[in-house]
Amino acid sequence: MPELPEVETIARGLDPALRGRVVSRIAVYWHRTVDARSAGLGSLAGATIGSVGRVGKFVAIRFVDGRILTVHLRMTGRLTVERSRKPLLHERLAVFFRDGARLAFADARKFGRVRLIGPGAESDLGVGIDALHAELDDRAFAQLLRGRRTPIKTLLLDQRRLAGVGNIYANEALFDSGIRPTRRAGGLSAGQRNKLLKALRRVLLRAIASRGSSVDDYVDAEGLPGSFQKSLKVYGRAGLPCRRCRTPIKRVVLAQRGTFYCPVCQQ
DNA sequence: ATCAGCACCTGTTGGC
DNA sequence: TGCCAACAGGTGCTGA
Repeated sequence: MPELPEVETIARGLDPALRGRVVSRIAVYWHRTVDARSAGLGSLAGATIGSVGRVGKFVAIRFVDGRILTVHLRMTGRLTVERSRKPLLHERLAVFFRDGARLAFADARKFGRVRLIGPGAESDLGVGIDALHAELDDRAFAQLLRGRRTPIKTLLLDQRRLAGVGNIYANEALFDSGIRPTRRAGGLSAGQRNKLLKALRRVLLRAIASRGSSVDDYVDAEGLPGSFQKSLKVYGRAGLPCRRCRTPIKRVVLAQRGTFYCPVCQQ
């Protein structure tokens, strides 16, 4: 599923396409797609979109009245603007606009969720500090890791603490900083922490510049794939030679997620 | 606090 | 060719 760079790319694509559009109605084709805690979607009829942004891995569609329609794409969600009336394969929900276009949410695995929240209610989403937020400096990162015995990769994936990092970029940032994913988060040296934070920022920003990684399903708001998958150094490369030292990349399972690392470059 | 296991779902891939 | 198990950019819950 989309991680921070993919969600950022989708939001940047949707923003100019949706600004100023007025909702006519919402159609729900798979009821569980709507989060049980969501405000009633019918109340959006007549509302005008102000902008589209990102909160962690949520796409945040902000209305001029302050309400926010959040969309989490989980593993296979796609969010695109469609002009033709023909429903997409696996379309689960659609926001129709007065001009006849619609925002279509398609999701093969039905894991994705849509939720309408009130003005200023971003904190209801329960996500921690954004991985690209300026406030996440060495000091804040050290605070996040201090005393934690959980593997560093597991901590990087914990959205309640650090928002936006998913499996691909956690693996890549750990390779770039030469840290083994199983290392205890609280046991990293100051130098390793700083290297990791820098690597995390660098890999996320470079992935955004490449419009994300398309390993399988991901497409942006225009339906186009990203290209960062060509730059991946460990993710999905089990058994293939390390791009730095040629040692075969190892795959282990950590917190039920495929975890890839070079047993030589990462200690 | 942490973690294994499972649940949610469908589609694709790789081994036999 | 066919079958079946493993696996998938995520998260939330339960129970140990």
